[in-house]
Amino acid sequence: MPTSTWFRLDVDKRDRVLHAAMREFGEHGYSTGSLNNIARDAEIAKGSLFQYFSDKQEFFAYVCDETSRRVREEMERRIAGLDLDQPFIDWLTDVCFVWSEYFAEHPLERGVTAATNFEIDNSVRAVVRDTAVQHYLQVVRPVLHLWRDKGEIRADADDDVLVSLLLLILPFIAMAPYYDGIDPVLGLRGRTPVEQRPAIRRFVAGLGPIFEPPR
Amino acid sequence: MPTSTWFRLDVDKRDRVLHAAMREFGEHGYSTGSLNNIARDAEIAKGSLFQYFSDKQEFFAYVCDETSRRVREEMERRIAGLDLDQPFIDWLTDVCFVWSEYFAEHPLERGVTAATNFEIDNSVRAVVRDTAVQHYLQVVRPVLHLWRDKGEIRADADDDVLVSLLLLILPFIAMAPYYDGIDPVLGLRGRTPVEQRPAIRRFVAGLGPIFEPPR
Amino acid sequence: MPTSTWFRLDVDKRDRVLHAAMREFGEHGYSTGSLNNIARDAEIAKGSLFQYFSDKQEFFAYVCDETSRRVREEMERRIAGLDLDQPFIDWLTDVCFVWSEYFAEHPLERGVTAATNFEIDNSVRAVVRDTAVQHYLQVVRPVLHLWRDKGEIRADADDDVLVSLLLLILPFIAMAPYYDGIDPVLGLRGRTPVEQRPAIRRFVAGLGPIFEPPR
Amino acid sequence: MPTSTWFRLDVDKRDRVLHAAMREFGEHGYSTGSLNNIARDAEIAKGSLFQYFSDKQEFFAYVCDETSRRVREEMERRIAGLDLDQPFIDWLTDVCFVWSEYFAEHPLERGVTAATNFEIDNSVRAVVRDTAVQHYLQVVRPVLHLWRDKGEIRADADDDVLVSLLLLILPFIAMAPYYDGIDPVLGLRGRTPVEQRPAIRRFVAGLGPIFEPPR
DNA sequence: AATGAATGAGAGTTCATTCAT
DNA sequence: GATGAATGAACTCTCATTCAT
Repeated sequence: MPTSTWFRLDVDKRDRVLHAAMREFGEHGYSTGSLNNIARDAEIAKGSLFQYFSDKQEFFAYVCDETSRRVREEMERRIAGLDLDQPFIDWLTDVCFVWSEYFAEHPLERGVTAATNFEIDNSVRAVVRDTAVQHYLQVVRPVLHLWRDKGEIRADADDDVLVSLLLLILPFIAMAPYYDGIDPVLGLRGRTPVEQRPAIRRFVAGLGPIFEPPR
Repeated sequence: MPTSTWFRLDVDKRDRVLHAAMREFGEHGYSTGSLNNIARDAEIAKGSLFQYFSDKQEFFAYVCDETSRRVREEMERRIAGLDLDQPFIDWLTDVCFVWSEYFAEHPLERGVTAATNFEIDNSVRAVVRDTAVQHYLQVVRPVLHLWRDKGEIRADADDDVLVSLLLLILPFIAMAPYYDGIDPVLGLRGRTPVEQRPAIRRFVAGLGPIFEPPR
Repeated sequence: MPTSTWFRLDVDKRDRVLHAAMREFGEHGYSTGSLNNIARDAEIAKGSLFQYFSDKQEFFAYVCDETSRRVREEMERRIAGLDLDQPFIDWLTDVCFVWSEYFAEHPLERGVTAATNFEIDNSVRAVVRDTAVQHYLQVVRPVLHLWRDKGEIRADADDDVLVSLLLLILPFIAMAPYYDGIDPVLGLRGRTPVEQRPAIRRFVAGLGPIFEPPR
Repeated sequence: MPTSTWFRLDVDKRDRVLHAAMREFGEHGYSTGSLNNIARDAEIAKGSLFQYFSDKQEFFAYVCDETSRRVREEMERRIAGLDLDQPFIDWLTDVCFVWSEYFAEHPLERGVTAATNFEIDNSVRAVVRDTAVQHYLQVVRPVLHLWRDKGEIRADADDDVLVSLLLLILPFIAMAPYYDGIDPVLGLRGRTPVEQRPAIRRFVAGLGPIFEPPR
C-alpha cells in the first residue's frame, strides 16, 4: 500500500508519477525498469518516490493494481454495451474485439499487462498476478453464469475449465499483436485491431464447441 | 552460435557451465540472471564465458535452444511410448501427464522454459521463443495429423486453432504447479505430478469438444 | 555539459574532483585515464562521478574546456603585462617565455593540454580540440591585428598562415620540455624555463622573417 | 627487437600480421589497440604474437619502425624525382604535394604515423618517435644543405630552426586532412590531395621568407 | 613453433536506497 | 513533505599475458 502521503498528493503530480511508472515498467518490466527514469520522466525527486512507496516492489504492485482496475472498469463498460441477443460465440467474439481494441488504444495499460504476465520473480508475480486475476474473475465468472442461465452454454461444460481457458486466451489476444513469439500461428503480430478481426474470429469460432451446446 | 572453443571444451566443464547457466537463467530470467553467478557456480573465470559466447544474449539464446531441444527429444520419446489405441482425449490427457511429469523431474528445464516464456525484452524473446516454438510445432503438428487421419478429430476443426490452443496449454501445465498466479482456478500450484492428474484430466476433458467428433 | 548537480556542489569537493581528473587525464590521456583512479584520488564514490557527468567523454570534454579557459585567461593576463614598445619579434619571444613559464608552473594544465593534443580518437579530439582552438584563436588573432596596425608585420604576410604557424608552435613550446620525441633538435627537453630561453629565442628569431617587414 | 622466430616466418604470414597491426594501431593507437583484434585479422593464434614479440610495446615499436622506414624510403624516391631547377619554395611546395599524396594513397602508413604522433605515454612515445624522427632528419638535413649550397637559402637562416619547423609542418600536412581539430584555419580537413594543393601552396608560400633570401 | 584456453583485474556504467537539509 | 547528493555493490565486457599441449 502506498503511504498516506501518496494519497494526499497533488492530483497532477500523482498522475505524472503513475504515467511515468506505467511507461517505464510497461516497457522494461519490473526488474529492468528504472526508478531513476520514472522520477526523471515524472519530474519529481528520486527520493520522493520513497515517500510514497516503501520500496520498488510495492511501487510496482501498486502500478499493476491500478492498471488492472482501470482495465477491468473500462472493459466492464465496453462489454455491457455489447448485444446479448446473439449466439454466445458471436458475443464472445465481440468481447475479444473490444478487448483487442482496448489494448490497441491503451499502450500503457498494455505494457503493464505484459509486465505482469512476463514477470519471472515469483514473489513479485504472486502479488501482481493475484490482483489482476481477481479482476479478471470478477468479470468473467458472472457473464459466464449469465450465458449459462440463458441456456447458451453446454450443460456439461466445466465452469472452472472455461474460466481457465478464458484466462489464457485474453492475455494472449491482448499481447500477441505487440510482442514477438506469442502467436506464431494465427498471424496477429503487427496487425491493427481491424486486421486482427479475422484471426480472432477464427480462433474463437474454433474454440466454440467447448462452450456451445451442439445444435 | 557459441564459439568453436565451446564445442572443443572438456565435457565436464561444458556441463558445469550449462548446468550453472540453466540454473541461473531459469531462476532469474535473462536480464536479472548474473554471469558472475554462473561463472562462480561453474567454477570458471568470469572472462572465460566470453571465450565461449560473444555476449550474454547469445549465451542465453544458446541455453534456451539447448533446453528446447532436450525437452523436445525427451518428450518425443515419452509420447512415442503412449498407447495409441485409446480415444484421442485420453491420449492427450496422457501426453499432459508425461509433460507434467517431465517438468517435475527436470527443474532446470522447467526454469529455462519459464525464462523463455517470461522474457519481456522483445528482441531477446523473439529469438528464444522462436526456437522453442519451432520445436513445439514439429511435435504437435504431426501428431494432430496422425489423429486426424485416424478419424479421431472433428473434420471441421481448424488446425491452426488447435495448434494455437496447445501452444497455450502446454506451457500453462508445465509452469502452473511451480509459479504463483498462473493457475488461480484449477489448483495445480504446489502439486506433485500425481496430485496434478485430476485437474489436468478435468482441464483436457473440458477442452475435448473442440477435438473430438460428436459421438 | 556537466549536470546541475556539479555546479551546486561544495566547492572543495568540486576542486578535488577537477584536480584529480586533470591529474589522471593529464597523465594518461582520455582512453587510458581511469575513472576509478579519479574517484579514489578525489575521495568520492565512483558512482558519484555519474551524478556530475553523463559519461566519461563528457567528463573529459569538461576538464579540457575548463583547462583551456584557465590557460587562456591567465595567458591573456600575462601577455597584457608585456612591453609593447619593442620590436614585434622581441615581443613574440617574450610571449613564448611567459607561455613556457606558465606550463612549467602548471603541470596539471600542461598534462591536460598534452592529453588534448595527443588524443587519437577522432570524435573525442574533435570536441576537445575545437574548444581549445577557439581559445587560442581569440587570443592570437587580435594581437596579430594589433601588431599589423602598428606596421610591425609585413604587409604581404598571410594572416591565416601566421595563425596556423602559431597554432603549431605554441603547443610545441609548451610540451617539448616535458615529453620525449617532440623536440629532437633544439634541446628543450628537460630544461627549466630559464634554460629554455636561448632555444626559444633562437627558434622565434629564425621564424622572424615571415612576420617582420624587411628593414 | 622481434625474435628470430619472426624473421624466420613465412612471408605471407608476416605480411598479414604487419598489415593487421598497422590497421589496428593506426586506427586506435597503442593503448587502445587490441592484440586480440590483430591476431584475429591476421588469422594467427593470439599466443603466436608473443612468440614474435616480447610484449605489446615492443610489437608497437616494431610496427612504427617498419612504417617509418617505408615512409622514408618511398618519400626519398619521390623527392628524388622532383625538379631541382626551380626556386626552393616551389620545390618545397612540390615536396609537400608528394607528401600529401603519399598519405592519401597509404591509409595504413597514415594511421601509424598518427598513432606515433598521438601517443601520450612517454616511455612508449620516446621509443617510437625517436626512430621516426631519425628518419625524418636523414631526409631533411641533406636536402637543406643541398639547397643552401645552391645559394637558395638565406645565409642567416638557422639550420636547426628550419629543421624543427619542417618537423612540425610535415606531420601537420600529413594528418590535417584526416583528423579533426588539426587544421582549423587553412581548410585541409576532408580534402583530396588535389583539393589540398591551394592551401598547401598558400601555407608554404607564407613560410617562404624563413627560408629564401630576399630578392 | 604454434596453439588457444584460461585468467582475473579492471574498465565504464547503473541502480535502489538513504538521509541530511 | 520534498529534495537530490551520496553510496558502493553489482553489472557486462575487454584485455595482455601465460602455459600446457
